Amino acid sequence: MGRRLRQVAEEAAAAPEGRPTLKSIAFMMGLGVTTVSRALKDAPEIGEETRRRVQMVARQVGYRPNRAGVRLRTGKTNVISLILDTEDDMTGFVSDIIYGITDRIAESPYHLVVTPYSRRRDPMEPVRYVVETGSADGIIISRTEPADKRVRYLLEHGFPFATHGRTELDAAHPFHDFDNQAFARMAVEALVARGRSRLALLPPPPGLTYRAHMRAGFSAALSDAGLPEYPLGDLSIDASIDEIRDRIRAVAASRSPPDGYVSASGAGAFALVAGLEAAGQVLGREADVVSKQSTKLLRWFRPELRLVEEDFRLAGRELANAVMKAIDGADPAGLQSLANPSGVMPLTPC
Amino acid sequence: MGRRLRQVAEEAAAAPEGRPTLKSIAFMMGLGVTTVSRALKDAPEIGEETRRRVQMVARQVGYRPNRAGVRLRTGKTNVISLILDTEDDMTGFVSDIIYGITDRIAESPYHLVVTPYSRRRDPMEPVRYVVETGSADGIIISRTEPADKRVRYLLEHGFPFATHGRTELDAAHPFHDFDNQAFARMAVEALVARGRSRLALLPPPPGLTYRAHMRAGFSAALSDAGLPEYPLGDLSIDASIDEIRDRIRAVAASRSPPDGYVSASGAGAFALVAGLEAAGQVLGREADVVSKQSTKLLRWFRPELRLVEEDFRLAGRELANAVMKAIDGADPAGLQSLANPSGVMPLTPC
DNA sequence: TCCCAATTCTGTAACGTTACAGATATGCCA
DNA sequence: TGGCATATCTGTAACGTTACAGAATTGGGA
Repeated sequence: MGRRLRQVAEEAAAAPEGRPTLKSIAFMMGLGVTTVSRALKDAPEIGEETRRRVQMVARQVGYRPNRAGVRLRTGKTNVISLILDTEDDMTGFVSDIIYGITDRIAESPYHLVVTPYSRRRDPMEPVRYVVETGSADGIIISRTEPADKRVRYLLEHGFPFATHGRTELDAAHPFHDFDNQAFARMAVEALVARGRSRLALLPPPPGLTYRAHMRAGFSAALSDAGLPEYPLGDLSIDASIDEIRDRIRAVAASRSPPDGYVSASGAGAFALVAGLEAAGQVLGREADVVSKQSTKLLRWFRPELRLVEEDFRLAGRELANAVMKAIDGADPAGLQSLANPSGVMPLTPC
Repeated sequence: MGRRLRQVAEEAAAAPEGRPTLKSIAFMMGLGVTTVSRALKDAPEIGEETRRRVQMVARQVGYRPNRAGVRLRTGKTNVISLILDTEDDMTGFVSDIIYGITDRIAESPYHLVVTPYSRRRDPMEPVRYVVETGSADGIIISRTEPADKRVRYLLEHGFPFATHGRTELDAAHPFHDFDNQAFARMAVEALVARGRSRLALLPPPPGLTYRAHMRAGFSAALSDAGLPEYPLGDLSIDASIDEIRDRIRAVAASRSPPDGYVSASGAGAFALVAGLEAAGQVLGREADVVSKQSTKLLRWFRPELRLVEEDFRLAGRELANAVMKAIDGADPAGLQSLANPSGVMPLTPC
């Protein structure tokens, strides 16, 4: 004879169909809703047998907790928000980041929500939105700046996040970055090894942290080799393809032009090579180019181009991992990683 | 003298802070929670002045409805799920689709959730997940097949969705597609206009609907011109870059090779051109290539390549629009659109 | 045998929202 | 004046979950 449980009253029995809830499972098993809830999350005060029975039934009926219920009650959204500049992306690396994130959160309860903004408007807006509305448990941001206002805001509010790229703020925070300093050094060394001596850098755009990193690696390697830097003025990879090409053509046609270029992006290298060719130079003869690679086609199409791949899928995985750990309250100092051509390197705080 | 409302009891007053809720607004204004709720959604039974007062206060205090509350009560998630094959994407067009979707849903209450899967596993799995858990109000899928099981499933369950690409099922459903038939026809006509007469098609992969469309346009244009098709066997753009290159090199080195190619993808064109060059041919001399363009770099880098751009950002906007309308119960027949090089063309059911 | 603590279960309340079924006030007509 | 429809507001309950406090059962020690 089954017990009479008022809590899971006849409604549950009368309920025709619909996906299983704690209440329907509780009714089926003659248990209280609370018991079922606890059994499913391995709470301590549940008998071993009951726990196993509940878990078995839940699995059999395909129980999945209602996200809205959990979210309303606990405030936990099980959402990670990827904040994206929708003006970015010549080369589609964003999709790789997204794939990386979904790789990492695949077996977790997290969903990925894409929150767009335009960098020509207010970059703070999407961050404030997520924090104020509590629409996610954690945030991933990119285009990180040395004194990033978003990072400061998130730190102040104690909101979990991870950045793609570093800041120069005092407080440690989770991030993943590509070692652009090492990249620039490698690039210079490769060019020097091919006998190049008049080197120019097509750098990342002003404002972003990794510009300084790449510049530093470039300068250091140059001075190690005892070489001067060939300046390109204010040219950066944020310039249009046409502008880069035209400027490089002019540079290449000057009296003593560079014979080696380091480009911070594949699209930049594209434009750069076109500029060289427009000036009558041949890649690999008058000049060599080393570039960061974003689109895979590039490497394949221009074998003379030296390409160093930034693995954005890996970046996505690392970023997702860092946010999830940050949400769980892990020490930020342990959530920092740096990728270089030979793999990822966990960073310990200095 | 303010009225005493038991409903919004002293708790609301005692509540220290936190974001505004219906209850807190109701308390502040001396109104019932229901009244506030109704006033904010322009329900009919609310006095004009009250409505305006409530809306003003809500705006002032920055009220935003709690999504979990709405979702739990109404079942409406305000989420659109983009189902993505994470093995796709040589060229990163996925980010453009995402940007297009976010463009369209920017001023709406919808959020975009990315739901990944691998096409080597079960393509039904993510669709079933969303429908069974009710984790979104609508779905966007791509890689559409003529008798797509996912589409059939969604139709059977009455679940709102839109497909990128068409099916050949009887029931009309929302979709957006690029007119690949028109593209192939244009491509053939352009090649014929340049005096080419031995034309080959590097088609989309078997299984996807748009392969047949492109094939049809290609064949029709050829027979209009009274020309035969130069067959490429089972080669498709799903083959690896290396394989396409090698196969095309062999073809180009044959006795009477094609002098005109139509490629279904930019990456395919990349490989194709490399194959031609490996066989000693020069693009624009021995052969011409017309291709669909996905990455913008391509057009710019190889001016001899004829490129027809598929605007994926537009596709994203159209797809988002179609799902939103479908969620609102619109007639599917009115939610079908076709893009061609000269813009989008709404389709009326035939 | 009795009592108390530990173990294992229970119901109630609440998160913020909306559907529903009233309740109150107002105005109009007979 | 009374009655009744209309306009405008109200409280209660429920969506599915978890925190909390409490109830029932068991076992062991005195």
